[in-house]
Amino acid sequence: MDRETRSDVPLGRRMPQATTRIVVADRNVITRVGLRSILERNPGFAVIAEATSYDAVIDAVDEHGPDLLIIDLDLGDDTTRGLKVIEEIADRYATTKVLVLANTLSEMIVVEALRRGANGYLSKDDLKADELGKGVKAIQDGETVLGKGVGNLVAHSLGSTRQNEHLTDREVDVIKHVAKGLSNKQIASAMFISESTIKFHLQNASRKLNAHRRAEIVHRAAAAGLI
Amino acid sequence: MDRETRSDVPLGRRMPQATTRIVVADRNVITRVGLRSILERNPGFAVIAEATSYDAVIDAVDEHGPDLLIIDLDLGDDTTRGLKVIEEIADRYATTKVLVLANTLSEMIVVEALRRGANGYLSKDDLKADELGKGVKAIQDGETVLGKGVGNLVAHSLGSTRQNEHLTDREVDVIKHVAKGLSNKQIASAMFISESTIKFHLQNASRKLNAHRRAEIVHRAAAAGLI
DNA sequence: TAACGACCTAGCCAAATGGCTAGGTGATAG
DNA sequence: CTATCACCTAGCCATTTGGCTAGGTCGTTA
Repeated sequence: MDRETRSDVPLGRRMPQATTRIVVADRNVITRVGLRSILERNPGFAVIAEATSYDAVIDAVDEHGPDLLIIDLDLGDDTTRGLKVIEEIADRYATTKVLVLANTLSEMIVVEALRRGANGYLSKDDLKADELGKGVKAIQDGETVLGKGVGNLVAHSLGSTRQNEHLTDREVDVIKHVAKGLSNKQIASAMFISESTIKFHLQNASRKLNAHRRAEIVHRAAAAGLI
Repeated sequence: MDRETRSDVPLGRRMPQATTRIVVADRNVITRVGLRSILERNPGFAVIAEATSYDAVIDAVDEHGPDLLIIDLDLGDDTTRGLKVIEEIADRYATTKVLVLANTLSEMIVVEALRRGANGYLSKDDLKADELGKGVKAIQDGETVLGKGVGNLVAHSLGSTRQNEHLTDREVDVIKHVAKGLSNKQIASAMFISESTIKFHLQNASRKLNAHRRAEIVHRAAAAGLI
């Protein structure tokens, strides 16, 4: 594996102007190209691989053992898969830092990502060009980087007593149907379970999302990228 | 104005390898840099200005009179403002083509954008790097470019008998409150109007969005970037 | 001036929802 | 082996909702 090989490079040659080897993961070409351009304005950074799917991220990290993975968690239909990927990489590669770059900020996702080992979390929209380089350097120095607005979310989460409850697969299924405007009865038919069960799942989802109306459940779940 | 000046350039020097002068408008730095990189791989394209707000777009077009404006309609809080900007530019600058680049596809927005004079509509997510250049060339040749999935939306809209009905400001206000999980009574209090009126607006919004439940209204409005 | 669109209000009724208690199963992890 | 979690079901009741008809004002546009 590359990482072993790199360890053999004399420290003296790596320390002063060591190149930060970066893997970028995002479905969107424009974003990948943009990130590469912005990063490579800094001679210390090199984007050595790009990935557009969860599997490709794992492969790229396995192959290159980069210093940093910059990843958008939304790389496929199953958004929660992104969190698992972070966890896997954090577990298996202690020297590979992870910087999450998100389109939308969701308290649950942010907190989960950091809990599972992400070293930074930035919002694409609020990002300024120079902040990215600074953030990467800070992460390389061992800091945890939270973008504008992200800090508040985390603080809010710490302040709240409740656990970070995540929606179960079934709850998400039900919510998707609700978003399509189906009644509980119709959802029950579609899912081959009783109307009571639909209400049960929605009650649980309400509690977890701190919503009290199905319209709010749908809105929050959508905002969190869950549906 | 620059455009008049450019008209004086001898045709013979412009025709064979004429430079397409482009203005890029998007709130997101990463996207702007990415677009610039991708476009400038083609020597015939030059990004001469970037804009990050509706006003800046108008200013940039006024100042540079570009051949093409590549714009994300979501440049501020008021999404419908983007449609007005397209209309204004199409009206005032016949030689400036407009290519819309969207994050999310909404039938209403797509159809409205094209109706008001956009020459192309592409989805950022589905875009391949080479498609952008091809699209720009096609637009310069007078074609209308619709990205993957966009064509279907337009066809669907043409097939449907109903007009493209847009939500009124008031309807959008009500929907925003619904998304927060408020009951009609609560919304009525918040907006200082009667509960009947809330129901009235929601009924109208239902019809326009072809939704029958408030959860669906919220979901569709959110998907269309209206809230 | 007449027509139109956006906005506002009222009342009716069946259906759907939210909020609750009180059970059950099967799989998996400690 | 027991606890936990995801999942499933039932019933009750007040409140909310969707869908409808039938009015009204105000400002702009034809």
